[in-house]
Amino acid sequence: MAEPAGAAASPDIDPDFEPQSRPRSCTWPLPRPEAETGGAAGAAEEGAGGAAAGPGRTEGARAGGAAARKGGSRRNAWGSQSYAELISQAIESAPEKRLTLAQIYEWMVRSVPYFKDKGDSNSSAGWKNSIRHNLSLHSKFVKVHNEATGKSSWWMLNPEGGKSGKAPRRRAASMDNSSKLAKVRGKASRKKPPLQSAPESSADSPGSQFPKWPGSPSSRSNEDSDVWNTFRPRTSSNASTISARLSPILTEQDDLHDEELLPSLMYSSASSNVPPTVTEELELIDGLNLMSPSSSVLSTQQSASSGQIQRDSSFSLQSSNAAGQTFGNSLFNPVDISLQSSVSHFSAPQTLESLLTPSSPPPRDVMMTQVDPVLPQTGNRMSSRTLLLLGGQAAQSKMSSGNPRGKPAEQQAEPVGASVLPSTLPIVTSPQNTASITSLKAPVSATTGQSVQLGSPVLLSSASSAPLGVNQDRLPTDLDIDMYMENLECDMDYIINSELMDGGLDFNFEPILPTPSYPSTSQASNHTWVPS
DNA sequence: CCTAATAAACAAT
DNA sequence: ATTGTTTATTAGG
Repeated sequence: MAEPAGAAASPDIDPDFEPQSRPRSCTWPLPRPEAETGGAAGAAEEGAGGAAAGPGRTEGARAGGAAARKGGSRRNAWGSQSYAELISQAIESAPEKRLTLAQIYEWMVRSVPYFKDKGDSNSSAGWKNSIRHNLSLHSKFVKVHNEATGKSSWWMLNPEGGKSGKAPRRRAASMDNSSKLAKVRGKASRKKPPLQSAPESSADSPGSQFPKWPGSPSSRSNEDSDVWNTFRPRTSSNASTISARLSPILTEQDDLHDEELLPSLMYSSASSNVPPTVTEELELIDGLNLMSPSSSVLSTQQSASSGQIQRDSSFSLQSSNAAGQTFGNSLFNPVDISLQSSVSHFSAPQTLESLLTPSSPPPRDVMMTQVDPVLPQTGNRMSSRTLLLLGGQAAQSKMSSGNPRGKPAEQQAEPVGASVLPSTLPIVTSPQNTASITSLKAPVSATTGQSVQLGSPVLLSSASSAPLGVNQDRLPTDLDIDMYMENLECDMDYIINSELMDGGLDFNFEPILPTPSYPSTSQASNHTWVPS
């Protein structure tokens, strides 16, 4: 209901769900109305009977008779698809490629006959638990913070991470050795958990302008810090690590950063026939360059290439999706558009993150991002984006002014679709802007500064203690991804900080800004894709 | 051994 | 109470 029916129409595709022919084949994204759902529904039941499954015996509903069926094509009562796959389908079905948990539920109920009747009845059906479980477990699903009122976060699929990679088994370490111990520890920690005494955590609410880190890492970071202090052994586990070296790191990076550098990732991965290593380096460079004043040069380069790549990006996405599961053909045009839009959406929430921890959004986007908030009278969409970008108070203020409604950004964001970006770009020129741009530097710097401060106090401190050089040393040695990560971020922050402190460089924007009224032009030229 | 489903314990909101 | 995370158990390949 809440759905802005705009493009959504309805995700109700109906995997015809038949005994063995996999629905995956192709039919999937077709706008299939609720045709045969009713008819098929009955068939699904089978052994499911007491799906609830009493606490003692887990096996209850499971395969049982179903599995035995026909060469084992269908493993679950609903078909051969795993929960993960179903979820993927659900997410992909969404025009924006993102769904909230509730929406996923909804999709399940609507699209998969088996769940049709099980939807609303009891909220805590086992399958919902499983859905959640899968969402959390698999790295192919990423959670992005939802700016809307108190909505649950968006779930979307990780373009890269999904392929086959499961959850980032961080430190799977000790299992073999002292499983008991591990268990004990786990239980102990869980039951006892007075830990996480983080003094600020609760108090920071006012400062929470930025949701520090919506996702997984935050929670973990604490633990990790502990780990660092404790110096977890876990040595033996990774023999391959050495050889793998970068790759695992990257992977981890993906997991943690993906939200921030999704775009860059997409570029690199998509565009490149380049060997992985190079790609990685590119990434790093990319991230670093961001900060360097010279970035403009590179940006040119990138923008040039990005033009091509952008196209490809769609492919990359698709391919990854395809790999992840079937999804298949489906409309090209819509896909393209939706992809773009999805990208834009990526940039929105992601940029927020990127603002916090400057990592590696594509330069042009950065520019836009940076410029965006400044633009006063851009219009609703802008404000919505701005809202996303700023997230929180500033956004609210803007909202109040620009959009008295105060309606959830969600709705605004939805319908906009592809049109958002183009409209956004060229606008830059405006009388006020000249003035505002002058002042632009100020707000931006402020933002950056804040980001530095708020971004990651812990990291900063660690950075101060263990500056750049160390990281390189440790990196290969210990291969601690987390460490690496942190250090990396530290680097960023450190650099920024220093730069800010030095005041030597007047930001990247300086060079570009000098001609206030024109930059728009330059930008426009930058975005090859704009004119379409 | 690995994957996946399922149940359940909890942290946050 | 919902949403997320995480651990454990179990079954199947």
